[in-house]
Parts: sequence; C-alpha cells; structure tokens
Amino acid sequence: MADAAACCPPLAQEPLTAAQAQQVAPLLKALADPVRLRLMSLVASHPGGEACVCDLTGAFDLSQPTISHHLKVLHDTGLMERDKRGVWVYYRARTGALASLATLIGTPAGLAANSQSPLSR
Amino acid sequence: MADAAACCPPLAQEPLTAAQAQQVAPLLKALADPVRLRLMSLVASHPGGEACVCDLTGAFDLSQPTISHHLKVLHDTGLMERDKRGVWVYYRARTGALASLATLIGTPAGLAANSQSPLSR
DNA sequence: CACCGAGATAGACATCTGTCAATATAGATG
DNA sequence: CATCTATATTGACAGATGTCTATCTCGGTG
Repeated sequence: MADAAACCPPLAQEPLTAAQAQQVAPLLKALADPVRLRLMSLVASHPGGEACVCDLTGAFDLSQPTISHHLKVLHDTGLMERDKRGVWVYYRARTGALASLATLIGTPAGLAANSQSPLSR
Repeated sequence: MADAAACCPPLAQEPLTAAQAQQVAPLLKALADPVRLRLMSLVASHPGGEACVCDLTGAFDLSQPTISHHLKVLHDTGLMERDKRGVWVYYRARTGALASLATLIGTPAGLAANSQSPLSR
C-alpha cells in the first residue's frame, strides 16, 4: 500500500469510517511537525524533486540523529522515497501521496468528486 | 487570523520557513488523530455542513468529555466554528481552512500556483 | 425556585513523541 | 587493512497527548 490516503473519499463527501481514519491519521501525524513539514517542503521544492541528507541537516539547528529520525518517519509512512547512492542518501517526496492527502482534506466540494488522483498509483 | 494555512505557498513550490512551518503544523496536528479526523468528516459531510454535538457522541466508543475535548481542539485551531443554540451546540467545518491546507499540502505542481483559495477569507 | 440534561472544565494518569549523546554501519580511499 | 565520512540506530529523558472520572455551567421546564 504505497498511498494510504487514496483509499478514502474527501472528508466533506461522506463520513470516514473508524478504519479509514486510523489508516490516514498516521500520514497527517507525520506531517504535523514543524521540522518534518520543512523537510518535506525542502525536498519537494528542491530541483529534481529530491535532496541529499547532507543538504538538509544544515537548514536546522538540530542534531544529525534528530534529522535522520524525522526523515525515517516520513519514509516509513510512505511520504518519501529513499535512494542510497554511494555514501550519500537522497530522499524524494512522494507527490502522489501528498496529492491524495490534499484531495482527502480539502476537495473544493464538487471538484474531483471521484477522480482518484492519477499520480496515486 | 482565521486561516493560518493561507499564509504559505504550497510545499512543493518553495521551502517553508521555520516560522511558517510552526504556524501550519498545529492545524495538521489537530487533524492527525483518528477521532478528530472522523469528527471533522462527520461534521463536514453532514447536511447543512454542521452537526449538533448530540449527533456526534454516539458515533464513538468514548466518553462525552473526550469528544468535547477533541471538538475544542478543532475549534481552537480554527478548523471548526461553534454555535450554541439553546441547550445544543452546533459545530461547523471551516471549509476555507481545509481548502487552504489542501492547497498547501498537495497542489499538483503547476495548478493554482498563486491563487489564494477564494474561500480562505 | 428546584431540578434535569447538554456540554464544558479540571485534574489525574499512562502512553507517545522529540530531542540528544553515544555508538554502529557502510562506502570510499590511502 | 586502517581510516575517514555520511547516515542510521540505540537508549535515555523531559514534555506533550489522549483518555477517564468527577464536577461545573447554563438553558429549559414544571
């Protein structure tokens, strides 16, 4: 299951079941931290859509293990892909997962009523 | 500040500043709980876009104070409006805030590059 | 005014989370 | 092989979070 948020209709369309909510909440929880939000943004907005860890640690006033921990959370929840090249590790934002999440949260009521986000698979 | 997420460009467009991330993260944190996600969905999908607390408590296997607590979190973060009518209290989803959040998280890279979600004000 | 019922608040408690220092792992290089 | 450098893992700890029980507030009603 690469894209957990793709399984649910938009919030405002019909009530989420308990099971659906339990599936989606971890994705939101992963984003719901200032450091991880910035990491996600740094990676997603980076040229090529990916960034080396070495480019990320400098942007924060935090220890290297802490950054590594946050990246792990984003990776484990399926919001980022990981790619080791030699000594360096590159992370890439899974834009499909982000798009699904966005659709779930805030489909502008009418738009994309049932289009399952082409990027999600 | 009714709509905290309206202040930031989409994640993938340019890196969030630390201040922006600290402003948006609480909104995501408010949604990042299975119970609150379902509450949001129940209210947002309810006919009229609002629901009485009395309609919500029954959907969960949780105590009334716990539901009240979660609704308070959603209200305090600006994701829901509150309206007391006689003995009953009605909550309404702030769809503008949800739409802004959605735009921030997952604008499909190109779409709505700078349109600040007409619902957000 | 006395009482009832809807919802909020307060306080307690177990669990989860973010952070760090210390250490491990694994490519690259002499 | 010895060593260096980039990341990950481990273990510890303070603070945040979700839940409950008990209690409070405030409309409505007899």
